[in-house]
Amino acid sequence: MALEHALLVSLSEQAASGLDLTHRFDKSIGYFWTASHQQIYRVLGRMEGDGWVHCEVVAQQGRPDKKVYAVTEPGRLELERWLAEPTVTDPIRSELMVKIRGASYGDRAAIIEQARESLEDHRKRLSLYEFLESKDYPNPDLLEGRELDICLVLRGGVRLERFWIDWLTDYIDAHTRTTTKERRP
Amino acid sequence: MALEHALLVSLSEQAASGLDLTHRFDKSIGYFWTASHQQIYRVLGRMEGDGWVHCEVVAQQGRPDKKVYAVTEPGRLELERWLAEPTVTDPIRSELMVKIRGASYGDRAAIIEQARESLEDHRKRLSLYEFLESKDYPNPDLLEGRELDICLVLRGGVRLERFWIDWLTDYIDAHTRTTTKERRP
DNA sequence: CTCCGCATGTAAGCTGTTACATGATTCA
DNA sequence: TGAATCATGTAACAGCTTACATGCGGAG
Repeated sequence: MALEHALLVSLSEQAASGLDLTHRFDKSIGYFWTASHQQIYRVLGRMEGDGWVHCEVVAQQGRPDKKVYAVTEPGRLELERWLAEPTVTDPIRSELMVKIRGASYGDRAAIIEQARESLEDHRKRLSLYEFLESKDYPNPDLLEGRELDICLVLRGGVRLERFWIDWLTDYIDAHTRTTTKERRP
Repeated sequence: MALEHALLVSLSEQAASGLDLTHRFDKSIGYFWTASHQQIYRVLGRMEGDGWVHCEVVAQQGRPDKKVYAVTEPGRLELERWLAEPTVTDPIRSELMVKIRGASYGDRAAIIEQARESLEDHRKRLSLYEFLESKDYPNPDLLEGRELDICLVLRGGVRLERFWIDWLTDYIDAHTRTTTKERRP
């Protein structure tokens, strides 16, 4: 794919401008897909050319005009087609993991420090996600359909952050243990 | 970064040809970084141009010659420099998650089926990783340094697969529950 | 008066994917 | 004979990042 279909999903939920979409990608749909504003604008342009979305210029008071995009019938059909298409498992890319694997070719202490920073980052995200979960979905058992989907994706975000926190804690502990052993022979 | 540094890590462990590296990226270092052979050859060429690696043509019997690459001193320094550099948290990209979020705009049953296939895929990988873990690192508490690093990265792979398995099981269950409710009103 | 947010974009470049290509050897 | 493995690559394209650009209005 790429971004096109993520935008179609987001615009199906609610028509939006490029900047609106950028903000949405900083949260919600952004738990599992990221995009910069430049890329969003470019792709929106292409999608308009393909007739997947239609754009309306909306004047605002005290602010620049904005172009509000909505999904067209061809866009809806394209989304439907894509959703039914088989999905290949996404490749994983973690720079930190590569660094950790190569730690013995450089300054290990610096890499452990990077792991600590990453841990902090993941803890902050977890807090945010847990806050959103308790605020928006206090009774997940009662949900169905679209709301259930969105809640489950958020829960996926929570679990993924927990994975990182658990693993990074383990990593730091394992190397602290080693260091302690070396210091008390 | 990108691939350059992953190749420097892999070549630091052991000098190798393009194809050797491709095989390594299908496992071990490939748990958290993937690359196709085409890209590896191209990047190796660039790295040679930059003087980070040095290549020696090795003749073989009954097989084509191969170009064995090894890290040079400038390459080693570059790796060291990169390892000490701060790391930004890698963005996550999951096509399946986007599809799940958009499931209500298409055929939900088809998407649940894709989730089932993905679950199978992750179960297979988990089996492989667990096998490698028990084979290569039966006593993780005794490890130190480079071996410990490599073992911990593998354990990260195990945990990441478990995350996917747990979450996908939850997702499928939640929607099966919903369907059952609807069928028995 | 400076910085921040709103709102849109362009241009250059890097990274990665897909498809194609060659030629030898080994195995069923 | 056909397929797979070894071994290397080219070419075209798609996707994404980084840096730059503009202009208005509001807050401090």
